[in-house]
Order: sequence, then C-alpha cells, then structure tokens
Amino acid sequence: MDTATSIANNASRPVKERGKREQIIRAALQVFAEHGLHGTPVPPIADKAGVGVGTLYRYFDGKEALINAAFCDAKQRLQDHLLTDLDLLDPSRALFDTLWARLTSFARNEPETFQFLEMQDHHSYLTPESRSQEQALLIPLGMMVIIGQRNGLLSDRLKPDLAIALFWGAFVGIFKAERLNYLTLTDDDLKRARDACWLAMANDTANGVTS
Amino acid sequence: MDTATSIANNASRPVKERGKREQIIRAALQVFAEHGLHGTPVPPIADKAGVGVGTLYRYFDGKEALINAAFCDAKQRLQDHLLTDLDLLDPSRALFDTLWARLTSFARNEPETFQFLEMQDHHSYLTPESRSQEQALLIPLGMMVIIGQRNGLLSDRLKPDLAIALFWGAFVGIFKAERLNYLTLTDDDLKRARDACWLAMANDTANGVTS
DNA sequence: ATTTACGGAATGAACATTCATTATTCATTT
DNA sequence: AAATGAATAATGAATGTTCATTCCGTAAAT
Repeated sequence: MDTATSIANNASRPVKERGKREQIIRAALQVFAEHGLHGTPVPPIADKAGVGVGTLYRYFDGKEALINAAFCDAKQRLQDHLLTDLDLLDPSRALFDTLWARLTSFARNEPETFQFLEMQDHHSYLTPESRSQEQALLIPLGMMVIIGQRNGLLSDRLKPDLAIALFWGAFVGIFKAERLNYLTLTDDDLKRARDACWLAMANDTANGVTS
Repeated sequence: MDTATSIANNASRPVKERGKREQIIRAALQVFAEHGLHGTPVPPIADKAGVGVGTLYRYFDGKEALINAAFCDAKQRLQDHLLTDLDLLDPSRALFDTLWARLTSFARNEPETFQFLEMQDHHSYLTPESRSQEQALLIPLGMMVIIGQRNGLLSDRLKPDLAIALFWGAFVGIFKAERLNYLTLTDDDLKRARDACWLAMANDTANGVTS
C-alpha cells in the first residue's frame, strides 16, 4: 500500500483521471494482445497510451495490477456485450442465434480484446477478484443450458459445463484459425458454423436449421 | 553461422549427442508449457534437462531456435500419434472415433505437449520451416473431410477448413476447461463430447450415436 | 503558494548469451 | 594393455542488454 494505491484502487474518482486510467487499459490490452503478457515491456504501453511511464505507475501498482485491470475490463465488456437486455432464462433457438450474433460482432469489432481474453498465461497472474469475474459470465450461461435441457430444447447428452466449454472452444477455434490465416470467414460460413454448433447441443428431434 | 551451427542443424549425428539434444527439447517443452515462451528463462530449462547453460547453447543457436525445435518435435509427435497406420482416405464413423480416441490419449498422456502446441505466441517465433510442419497434419485431415463430404458421410454444410477448425477448437476447449478446473472429464463425458462433435459434422440423415 | 499530476532519465534486478576453464573422449604410441 | 595428449564436449561465472520500477525536476491545478 503506497502512494499509487489511493488512485489505483479507488473506483469513484474525477472524470479526468478515470479517462486516463481507461486510456492506459485500452493501450495495454492492445499491446498485450499483440506481444503476449511477458512479451510486452511497460514503456511501449505508456507510449501507446500517450502518457509517461511514471504516470502509468501512478494509476497502477505495477504490471501485474495492470494485467488484472485489463482482464477485468475486457471480461466486463464481453459480458455486457453478450448479456445486456437478454433473458437467458428463457432459452430458444432464437436466443442461441442472438448469442452467436453478439459473440461474432464482439470478435469482429474488438479482435484484440477477444484475443487477449483467450491468452493462456493470464491465469497465473489473476487475483482471486479477477478470477471471480470469469464466473459472472459462466454462471448465467450454465443456467441457460440447464433450463434448455429441462425444456427439452437442448440435449442432455452433455453436462452443462461441458456443453459450454465445447461450444466456446469451437467458437474460439474458428476465429483463431481466421486470425492465423488458416481460413477466411464469410458471413455465410459463420451462419453454417452456428448451425453446426447448434446441432451439437440441440435435442435431436426436429430442430431444423434456419438458413 | 557459428560454432554451434554445425551441431545444432545437423540431423544425423552420434546417438549420444542426439540423446542430449532431445533431453533439452523435452525439458524446454515442459517449462515452456508451464511458464509461457517469454516467461521462461533459459537457465531453468538447462537445469531441468540436467545440463549446463553453456551446453544448451552448444546444441541450439539460441532461445528462438530452441522454441522452433521444441515446436517441430511436439507437432511431429502429435502427428505420428494421430496418423500412424490410419487410412484417412477412407472416412467412416469408426475412423472418426479412432481419431478422437487418439487425440484423447495424446492429451491425457502428454498434457504439457498438448498445452504447448496450443500456446498463442508461437507463431511470432516460428521459422517458415516450422510453419510448414503445421500443414503436414492439416492437409491429410482436410483430405479426409473432403472425401467424407463426397461420400455423403459428412455434411457439406461446412467447408473442410472450417469443419476442422471448429472440431479442433471444440476439442481444445474441453481440455482447456479441464486444465483450468472449470470441469472434470470422465471417460463418459469424453464419449458424449465426441458424439456431439460428430453431430456437428455428420450428414444429418441416420447417423446414430454409439453409446 | 502549496498541493497534485506528470514525464522520463536513473536504478537495480533479471535475462540471454559468451567464453575461459575444466572434464571427457579416443586415436596413437609405448 | 597402459599411457599419452590432442581434440572435443561441458560448464557456470562473467558480460552486456533489456526490463520493471523509482524518483526527482517540472508543469498544472487549487
């Protein structure tokens, strides 16, 4: 607990400072996504954010704190983007399509954020607080699957956690493949991939494909 | 091109030296998988391999060369494990199940290798040669999908590259979830996940589930 | 005028790589 | 077979570099 803490940890503060804080987080996210967590020095982050290194350390206790802040910020934005105004407790094919569309637009509009969230070596850095951020997204999704299975809409072939991991993995997989230039994804490809994922999770009987 | 090159690049050499080279590669793989590429210093790798740092530099021109060697070695082992004695050009549900079983045993028996292969920041390090190693696995799989689709065994909903990316992503996703303690995978779970993946790729009509 | 924010050179720690030294191998000589 | 020593391999302390973090001089704000 030193001089930085008072600024770094306090969520409610003047707008001007809040702005600079977020500026740094945004910059960090981008550079981290490009060069990896260990791979990016702090000064380039400050550069990209348009502030001095010393300033960065006024807002964050250190690199590790910055990583956690960036992670929480990114997860939060994904969560908001996915869940806002959506009733997960009333699953349907339409809800699934909406989720897919939102996931897609997130991956397309904020590719660095999406990539950052998938980076392997996060977890060794995350504070318990940051970790709990994960759950905030996973739990609602899990509930949706549970209800969908009770409904008979989704197959109960897979336990909910497994269904989510499989679906999420598939989604990440196709965008990773695009990023690495193993393929290009047209809008049509994305619809087809969506339908394939649906088939993997849906109850077998009479759940047609919309396209 | 310095003194190390003659040893480092030559594939055909006395058994004793080959042994030490592989020893180092194995150690590197494990430490890399645990701490990331940028995250692991060279000395710990030498320690784990049971050699001095200087020795490591006799066998590899530098850290980057070591990363490439470890990558090629790992990809090769995966490839051998998956493809040995398998005729990909004659697709069937049984072939799919075999592939799944082999993938599973690889992920279970060599978890560090599997994790290493999934690490994000490889690609910035890889030489063109290392990159081509990727193709050696991807191309046969792609052929299998193409033939399966011609057969009518697999749906042509997804173009082959996309089908592979989606499948591979799903597989990676469930094992990643297990590694991060989001779930545990029983043998039964793995069978169910396999069937779900099959449903995503198979031709809709009358491809039952074995369990 | 005093407090607060800022920037970036300065600091020390950690790192990748080298190299002078020591150990091992092995063909050659007794 | 034993002894020799030139050639090769192994080593880890030493080197120069890069990094995270600090700190002090300067600018803005109050």
